[in-house]
Amino acid sequence: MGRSPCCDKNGLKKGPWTPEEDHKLIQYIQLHGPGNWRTLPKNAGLQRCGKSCRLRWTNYLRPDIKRGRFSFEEEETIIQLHSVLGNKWSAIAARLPGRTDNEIKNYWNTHIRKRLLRNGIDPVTHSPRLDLLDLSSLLNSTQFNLSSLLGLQALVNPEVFRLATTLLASHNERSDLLLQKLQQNQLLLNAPLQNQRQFFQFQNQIQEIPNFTTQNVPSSTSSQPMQGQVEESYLLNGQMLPPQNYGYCNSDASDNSTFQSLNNNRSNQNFSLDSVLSTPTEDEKESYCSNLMKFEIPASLNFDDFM
DNA sequence: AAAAGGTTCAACCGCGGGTGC
DNA sequence: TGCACCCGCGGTTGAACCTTT
Repeated sequence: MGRSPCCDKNGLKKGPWTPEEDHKLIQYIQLHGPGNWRTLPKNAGLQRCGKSCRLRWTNYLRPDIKRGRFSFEEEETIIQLHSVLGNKWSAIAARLPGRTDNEIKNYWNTHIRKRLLRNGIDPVTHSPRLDLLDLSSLLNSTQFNLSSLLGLQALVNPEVFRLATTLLASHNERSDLLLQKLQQNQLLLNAPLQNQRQFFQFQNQIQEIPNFTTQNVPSSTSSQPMQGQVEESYLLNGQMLPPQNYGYCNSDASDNSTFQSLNNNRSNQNFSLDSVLSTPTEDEKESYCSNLMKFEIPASLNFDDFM
């Protein structure tokens, strides 16, 4: 026998709450506490189901609820927690005092999710969306040339782009080695990139190719550095963080020491985390994510089709 | 100024876990 | 053990509001 919805009973009001109803609910809970939500409406003199009362109280009337716009720190926390917890809104809300799961869920869907998509980040996996561009067709094409790739520069992760251009530009034995590495890693051949760790593993293998480092690659952009926490997950190989646990810009200064030591450990690999360690500018804060996670998608590209 | 389209968010719905009988 | 009930969760809806044409 199925359970009937609690609001099916005749005479129970639905829809927006009136100030009078709010007042009754607040007064009752202040006097008696929430207690049994099933019996609360009757005792409080409300023509509502218990579920509706509970929702109204927990999402709106509770005195400890913080109203207003989400701060930068709150948004940063939400993104980081979502990368680990996924759509566990109640778990995320538990770490954000004064915010409800409903509020966070709404904010995610209406603001953060869209911003991540705009910046070329998959809001589910928190990894760059290389599925926007099938590089395999480029690499395998006999019609392939640099100019065709240049036109796509704005679409892809600048680091991946740099490596791809180098591969195509260097017509010597090293390009064969590079191609092998690419194929082994399925990095560029099987978009989308599953996670950023793949990229670092791939990059590290390239370093092993004689006479080749990524430093040799002409920078296509203003040398955007790799993002700190991703690098950390690579360096901590064997103690991998969850695949989705990519760092976003972190304002917590205590993390700097970790990054610094990691950076020192890799000082012989031409790799700098300096910009990750630096305090984000207002512009960076505006984007609410690190530069690594920022991939410009041309306005002409309708990414809604990929959603 | 008004219509159309887009966005936001409070509220609802259905499901599943936990608990008591 | 099975059933009924309570509660909380995540997904969805739709009215209100905002922006664009």
